[in-house]
Amino acid sequence: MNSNQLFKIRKGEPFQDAVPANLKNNIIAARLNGKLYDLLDTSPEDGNVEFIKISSPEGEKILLHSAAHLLANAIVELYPDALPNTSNEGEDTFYYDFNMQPISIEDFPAIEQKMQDLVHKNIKIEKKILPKLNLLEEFSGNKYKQDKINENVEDGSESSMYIQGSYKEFCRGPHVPSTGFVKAFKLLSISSTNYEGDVNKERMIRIYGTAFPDGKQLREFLQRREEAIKRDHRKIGQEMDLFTFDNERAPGMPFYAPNGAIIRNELINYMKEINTKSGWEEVWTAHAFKDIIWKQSGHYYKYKDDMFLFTLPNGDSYGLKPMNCPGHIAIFQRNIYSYRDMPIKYSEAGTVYRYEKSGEMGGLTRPRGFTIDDGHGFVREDQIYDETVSLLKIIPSIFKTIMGIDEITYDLSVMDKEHSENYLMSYKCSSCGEKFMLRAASQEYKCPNCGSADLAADFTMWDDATENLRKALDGLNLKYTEYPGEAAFYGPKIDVHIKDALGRQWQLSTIQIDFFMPGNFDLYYIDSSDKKVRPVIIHRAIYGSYERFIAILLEHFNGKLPLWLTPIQAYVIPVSENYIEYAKNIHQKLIENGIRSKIDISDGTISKKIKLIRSMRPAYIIVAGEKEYNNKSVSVRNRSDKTREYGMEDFISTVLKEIKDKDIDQAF
RNA sequence: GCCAUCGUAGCUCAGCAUGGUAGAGCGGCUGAUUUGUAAUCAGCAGGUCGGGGGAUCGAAUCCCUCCGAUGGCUCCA
Repeated sequence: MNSNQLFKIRKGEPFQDAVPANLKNNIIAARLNGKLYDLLDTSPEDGNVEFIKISSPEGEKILLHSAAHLLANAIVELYPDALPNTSNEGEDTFYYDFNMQPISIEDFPAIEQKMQDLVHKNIKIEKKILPKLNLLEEFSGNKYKQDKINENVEDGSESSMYIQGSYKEFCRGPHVPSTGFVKAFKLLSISSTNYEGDVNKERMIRIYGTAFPDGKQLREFLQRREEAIKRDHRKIGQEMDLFTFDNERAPGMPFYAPNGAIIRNELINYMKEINTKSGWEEVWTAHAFKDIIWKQSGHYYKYKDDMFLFTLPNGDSYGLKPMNCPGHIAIFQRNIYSYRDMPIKYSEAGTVYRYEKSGEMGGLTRPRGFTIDDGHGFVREDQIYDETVSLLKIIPSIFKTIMGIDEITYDLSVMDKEHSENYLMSYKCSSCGEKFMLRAASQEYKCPNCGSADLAADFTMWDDATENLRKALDGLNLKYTEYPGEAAFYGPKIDVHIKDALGRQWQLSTIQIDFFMPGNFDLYYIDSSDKKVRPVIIHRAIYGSYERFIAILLEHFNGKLPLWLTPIQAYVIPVSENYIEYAKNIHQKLIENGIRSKIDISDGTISKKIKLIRSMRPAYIIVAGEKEYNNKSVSVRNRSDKTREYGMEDFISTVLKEIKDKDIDQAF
């Protein structure tokens, strides 16, 4: 069925009756004039109805939602004291929050069994429209549902309740017509949360699960999950001997072992190349600053609790840098610039330190010390567009080169104009004419010159900047989603996401426009009429952080990195003692050609050495014995366990080309 | 920071419920073996069981506390 195929329906006719017989098992909801209906609803008017397949994206959401209710139904039957709160659906998963006794995954089989029973009974899921008062009465034993009703239903109006056997749910719907539609489901994990996300409110048990139209899709999903666990960068990192953590002496601080440092350095060098080509000059800044700079930048007041701060015996107070911008600003401030000098663009692999709360850390994806491929462009307002375009051209090409992916999505975060007080804005004083910037929500709302509160907001700066970002995205034909209200208080931004080999989305790059910091540091350039003008800062990172990016690469490639990033590019094994000399010879030649080679001349069989080195993911394993000695050749085994004999020189040039081209796939 | 689970040798893990002062495999070292593409054989050395405290004649095992890790929540400049 074409999802757009429409079927005639008459007013008063149940949608169910309009479903063609051959589709009955596949259809779970209906859409008429853009509104979703349950199949058991009757049509409010004559029209053309579209049916929602269970396997469509919308159908899958409805299925997850119904599975969540199924879980709640099972929970209240098994745990009569449990109070269901609310459910939510993500991509492929749902959760449901309950106020209930703590349970563990040990209890899952029993809960799943109960859910399965309810599925087998194929209980009808019926809707009842009730006035608010009656709804409140129906849910008199559950204050969470009552809160929901009070929030969502206006006094004197009505809303829907769903009845699934003995289970009732306040819900907008739609749902699958009966529990039998939830065929393939599984409970996944359990965690806790607080009511309404508020740490001061009571704790809820959150149960996660998933559901699919059929068992095959469920199995595939579970396999992908398994695979993700197997590919955990912490596990791969240990297998490849890349990095370590010293949890006693430096929690949250990654230590790179030689193999890991190789990957990191290759990525840094590549970024340096790109920076140089695109005019982002390399700078370097130290890690400890007097706290006055953090007070000036504003970080101190907002992030003091998340900074590493310390005071020396002489009373001087310092902080480790949580951001690189003030350092780059300090460099910018060493000079006075003409409008002709602009833009000034600084970049740095800048290591920052943030005291992440204990529960917020995680491997390399969220450490306390990490290195950003940071860049700060000091630009004229009229240069925002060009710089954004230039970055938006570079970014996808980098991810294509390194990861071989084309699937990139862009978010444009803009101001919520209904709440302009949350943002740093330009104002003009209506009484004295003074122009200045102010964030109304957190500063005194008055003219700094005359004290008048009669101020006129000026959106031009924001509008222009946002329009420039929009134009840049449009001009490059990039599809993007706009998120009003998601902008930083200091300016709009573009975030870039990639999808990895396991289908997971990661936010990596960011391009942020900043009107705030230049003011805090009183930055300026001299324009053509000899006036001081405030520049705008563009903050940008492409990888994001090296630590996180390495983690993503390891999981994306399952540790089998492209050759240029691979720590052990060649691993040489002599067949026996007699060929150690020849093996050393090969190893030496590879090293001389800049290829990262290791040699294993220890006792033991080839089989065993290969077996044991596999976890390190060397790109090529080279076996050297009589045949190779006589042919002046190497026998090479690639990561797919294929072998091939190469002449020595031939192999070296093949490898060098693969490295130089940053190939994703191996040469053979 | 909150909830849950967890912390035993370089790595993977057993032992803990029913307390009696540690055990395996891999790796390492030594010796034998000289090997042709996912583990040749034998021997040896590694741990005050995350730290501290407590009840007990006695704790890896029970209790408390601190530290750390993992999965979520919150946060992520």
